Amino acid sequence: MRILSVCQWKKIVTGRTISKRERTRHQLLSAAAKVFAEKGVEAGSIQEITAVAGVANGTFYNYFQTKEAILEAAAIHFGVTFCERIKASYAHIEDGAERMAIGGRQYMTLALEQPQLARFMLSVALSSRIWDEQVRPYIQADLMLGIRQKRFRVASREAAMNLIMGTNLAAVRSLTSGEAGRAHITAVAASILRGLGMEPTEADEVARRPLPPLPPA
Amino acid sequence: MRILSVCQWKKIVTGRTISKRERTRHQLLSAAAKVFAEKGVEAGSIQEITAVAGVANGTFYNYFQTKEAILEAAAIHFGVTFCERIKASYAHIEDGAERMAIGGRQYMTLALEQPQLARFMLSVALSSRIWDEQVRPYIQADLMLGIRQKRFRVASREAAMNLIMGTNLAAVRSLTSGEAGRAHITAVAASILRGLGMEPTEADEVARRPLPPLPPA
DNA sequence: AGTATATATGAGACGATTCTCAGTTTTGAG
DNA sequence: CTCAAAACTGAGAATCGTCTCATATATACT
Repeated sequence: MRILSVCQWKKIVTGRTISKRERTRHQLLSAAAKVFAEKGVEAGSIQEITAVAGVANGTFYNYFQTKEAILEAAAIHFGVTFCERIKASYAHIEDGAERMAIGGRQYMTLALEQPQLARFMLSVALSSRIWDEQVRPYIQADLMLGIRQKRFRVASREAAMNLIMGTNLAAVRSLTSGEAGRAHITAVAASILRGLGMEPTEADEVARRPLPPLPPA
Repeated sequence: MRILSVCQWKKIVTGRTISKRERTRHQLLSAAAKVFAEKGVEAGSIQEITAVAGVANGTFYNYFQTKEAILEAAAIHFGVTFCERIKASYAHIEDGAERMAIGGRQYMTLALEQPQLARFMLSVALSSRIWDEQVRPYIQADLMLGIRQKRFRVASREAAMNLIMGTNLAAVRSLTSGEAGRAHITAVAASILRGLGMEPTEADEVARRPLPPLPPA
């Protein structure tokens, strides 16, 4: 219809130009996360994703080959983006134990504030090898830092990683399903620190330190 | 063809008669677990389940309405059956801490010895509310026992449950994907006991006690 | 403004699966 | 042994999602 419109849509954010391609791709990823979180990965269809994204069905295939492809892309995108935001939020903290506690609490807080996004991450966390590979390094870095600082005392690093990731996942599950409230968050954070070898009193103190605000996405 | 057969198939096990209905239902559940474990919940079809079960396609609908229905039923069936076998295996153990460590190790051992079944449980553990409801009491009983016996010292029961279930799940994941070997099992069990408030040395000792054999299914 | 390139559209062909149902076989009790 | 009720069968109709492609529109460059 309108032929004269030129560059109407372009958005300049922090000085960066976002191409139409990037923008549509992001719409698809967001829609996928929403649909998968609401209906489950199984029941969510490409049709529905494109509908929620506000694009035509055929547009999907300009960006992704299959449902699995967009699932994986969305998992990585939101997982890594969220890790980066967390990392920025505690950039000024040197204590490995405190960083660990903050990371977990940010994730658990997401479960309360954006349950859909949290549920989406939950649905891929245990099944997607790639999600695990991408997210693990962020956590492992803090674990190693804490060990170096003698804040943690762990016999097996792999077991410690299972404890950290598994406990946080289970807690997020409890939080998104409404079984647990805000008080649960510090309790879980403290439990993890104790599991990593800290004294109960100290673990509690660290888990209660103020939670720095997350930078916007 | 054969008209004279009467009650040919009936099996008498431990004095109990299994009706044809029960039997077919169980064939379907087993087939479902196998198919879902091999192909994933998404790719597994009702057609394939009935083929593996050795029944006609239409028979499925005498027992379940949808794929979700059989998924849930299978999850509960195998989850609870496995819990009962574990419970029988440590019936003679009084120490809550040892029971907790055995339970976890049995589950992790399953990941090595029947990875398909373990992967199936994994795929439902975090997403099915009902699985959680059914399996949780078994674990909670040992947790409470350990607390009463002063073997554990936990600030929050809910956080402790998240720690136990989440860590075991994450460990099973590592084990089924081949990232970890047998040695991982005791390390994880010890980590959990430490997370529940036991001293490192004692946790280690308990996690190494002999694992009683599982009774056959 | 004009044009080449990139991107979006959506109707419809296609394939796969679900689900039904009329007919057949099996079961169990008398 | 007989028979009614229960369970099973499998062909095929109905449904649903995927994916393609010819066409339309938007963008970037000059």
